[in-house]
Amino acid sequence: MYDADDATNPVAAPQALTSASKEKLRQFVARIETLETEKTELAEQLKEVYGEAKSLGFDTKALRAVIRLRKQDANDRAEAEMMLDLYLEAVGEI
Amino acid sequence: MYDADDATNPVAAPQALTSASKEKLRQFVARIETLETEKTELAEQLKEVYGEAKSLGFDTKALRAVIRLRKQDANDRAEAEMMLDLYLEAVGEI
Amino acid sequence: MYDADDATNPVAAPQALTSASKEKLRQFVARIETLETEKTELAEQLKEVYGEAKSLGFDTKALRAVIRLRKQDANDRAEAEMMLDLYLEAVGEI
Amino acid sequence: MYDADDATNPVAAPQALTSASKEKLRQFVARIETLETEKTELAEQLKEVYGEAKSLGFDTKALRAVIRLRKQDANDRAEAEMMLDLYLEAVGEI
DNA sequence: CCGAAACGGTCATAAC
DNA sequence: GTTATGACCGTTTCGG
Repeated sequence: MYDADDATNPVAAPQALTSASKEKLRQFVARIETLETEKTELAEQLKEVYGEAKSLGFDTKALRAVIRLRKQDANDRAEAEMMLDLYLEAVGEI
Repeated sequence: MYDADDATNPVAAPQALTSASKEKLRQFVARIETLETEKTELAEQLKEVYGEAKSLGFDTKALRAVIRLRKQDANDRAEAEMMLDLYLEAVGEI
Repeated sequence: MYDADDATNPVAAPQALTSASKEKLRQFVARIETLETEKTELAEQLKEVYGEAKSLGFDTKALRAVIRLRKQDANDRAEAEMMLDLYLEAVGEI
Repeated sequence: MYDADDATNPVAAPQALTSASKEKLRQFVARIETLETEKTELAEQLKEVYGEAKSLGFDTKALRAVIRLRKQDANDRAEAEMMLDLYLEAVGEI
């Protein structure tokens, strides 16, 4: 079902990559790993903030609910915007 | 944005929150939302990088596999390092 | 790291299952597959309904938007309920 | 793509929707929501079955693997069947 | 066909 | 520790 060049096996047939391609690939890997590292750090900082709030006596469950509610409000507004666009498009305004 | 009687404020017994507490709470919400915004932006940048790689003809599935394997290798190496430290400590080398 | 009984290898060591366990397992598999079959059938029926609407000249994009909006409204109401419960609990009403 | 005056497009320009179209639209929404409700219920029942299996000591990860493998086998058999039919037809046996 | 968006599954984390 | 909740990833599907 799979042959040697199967994309799920990135090790296969490395000779098919030119030097330039290999260099480009290395750069992509580096960029991705940098971004992922930063994302992981942000996740850790978020945990710290919640921990700090908890240590000061705030109810993290309620705090998370506030964050969730505000995010959902933003989503609702975006959804309303989409519906408006859809409607305008339907009546030929776009 | 929220006052003490605001029913949308789920934090316990609003009247029990001092002005200082309310201000602190607002700061926590702001910090959390800032961090989450940055995290979302990083996620979008990651999508863009993968998109750029794809547009240059790279197989993103393979690329993701590479990233995954390298992360796992890093974990494995960290784990091996921990085991080594543990053993060294056990034999009094640390 | 993995031994023969490792849970990630469900084929390993079948002799570890008693007859009763094996029978119970077969029943679970049967129940799950029945439910998944029904779920797949519902998905197909949904596709048919959208197709029928489209064939009658309805804009499926708008139709999907309506469905999504109504679902989100329901979610919003559920979320508001949760916030109310959280608030009531906070002020000691529960 | 859509002409605002196109009477055959029930979505465009809501005022252009006849009573019959509106009623039809309501029926589509109702049918879709019913099907989605049933689909959600099946998903919940599946969760319950896995939970019950887990409570009886079965490894749900292994159980899921069994389900996945059996589904794949079914797909493979169906595919083989299709190939066989194709070949039989090609040699005039059907 | 491609790109985007919905879906389901899996995993990590948090509440109980 | 166990269930419940949410994030993430991969897959599929739909519209262009």
